[in-house]
Amino acid sequence: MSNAHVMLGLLSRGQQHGYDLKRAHDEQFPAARPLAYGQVYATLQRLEKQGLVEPVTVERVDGPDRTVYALTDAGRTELADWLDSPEPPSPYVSNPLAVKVTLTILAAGEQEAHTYLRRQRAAHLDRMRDYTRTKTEPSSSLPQVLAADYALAHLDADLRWIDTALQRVGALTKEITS
Amino acid sequence: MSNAHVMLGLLSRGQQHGYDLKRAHDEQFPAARPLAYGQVYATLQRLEKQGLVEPVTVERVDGPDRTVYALTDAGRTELADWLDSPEPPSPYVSNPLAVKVTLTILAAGEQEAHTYLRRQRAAHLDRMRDYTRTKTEPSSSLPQVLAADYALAHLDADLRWIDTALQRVGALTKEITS
DNA sequence: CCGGGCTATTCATTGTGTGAATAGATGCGG
DNA sequence: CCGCATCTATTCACACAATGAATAGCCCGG
Repeated sequence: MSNAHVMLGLLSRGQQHGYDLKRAHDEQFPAARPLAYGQVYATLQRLEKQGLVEPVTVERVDGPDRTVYALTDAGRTELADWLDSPEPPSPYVSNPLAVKVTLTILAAGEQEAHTYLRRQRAAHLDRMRDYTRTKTEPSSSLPQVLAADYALAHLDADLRWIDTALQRVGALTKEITS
Repeated sequence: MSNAHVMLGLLSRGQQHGYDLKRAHDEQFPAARPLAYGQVYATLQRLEKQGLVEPVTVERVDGPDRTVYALTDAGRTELADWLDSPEPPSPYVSNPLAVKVTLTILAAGEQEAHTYLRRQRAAHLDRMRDYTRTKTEPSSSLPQVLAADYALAHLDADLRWIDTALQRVGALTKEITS
């Protein structure tokens, strides 16, 4: 799920230039990190080199030049393939909470690991309150509500993991320090 | 949660050289992506430039030179601060599923978005079966079981989100294509 | 004594991400 | 009508992240 694929998807609506792509992205995905200009043009160049997009015209309307890009046939195929397939499972489970617990045990000991988990638990509960609030605000758009739903579901998953981890810090300490 | 912090944490056990750090990492975090050598040495150089680690000796035992690094006081402070604080909430919600649903609606239409979500649902269920199996295998170590717990919790969170999204594809289509 | 495998590091390259700089055009206040 | 902010559009310089291959010393077996 790279910016490159997202930009291919946005280009499927019709040819666009970099600046428009940035705005379309930020408007379409208000909960996501805004695309930086540097990335837009760098990605367009990579996509062109790969033959997935091509410049079609250079316009000059009400300001500086704009280079308009369109999908190539290869780009349309690539996009269709990507949209068709479920996100490939990452072969590695990256669990930042577990990493930090492990390092806390190594650097500071079992007690501190307990403390860390409880503090992280409280921080998550705070964040969940925030998201629940934005969900119920009438001004929220459907994409924003869905983003909040997603964040809440994953914070809850973290909470459940934290609870099981809290019960096993002792065993984990033994296994790590052996 | 960067590799830099993880390496600081591993160095808290005592001075080490790059090669050892790589092996300690891969051993301590078997479920994580293995550290590439290129990253180890590049990160050590960045950390040295920031004054968080320093080379203490250059040994030559049974092979090529090895440069041994240790935490500086600043490094110990940085590590303690990082371990002390809960992971800072990212201001942006990155939801790859929502991105793909949105782009599918744009590029292919509402029906295809439905299909995508159902296919993603099935793929998640498959993965959950895999993790459940590795959880119950007697050969699994505690870190591996905890990694599987984490993955299962988050796959389940995705499933719940997919179900609410399935009910709202229609409304989402109206909002997006307007 | 030589080559395959282990230890340890370096290098080249590509991709990702940020922030600032540049530059033309419009609009608006004085 | 001059100057200056603001919007549009792109480029640049830089740091960080990640991969894969290359290098090089040493040990051990045949």
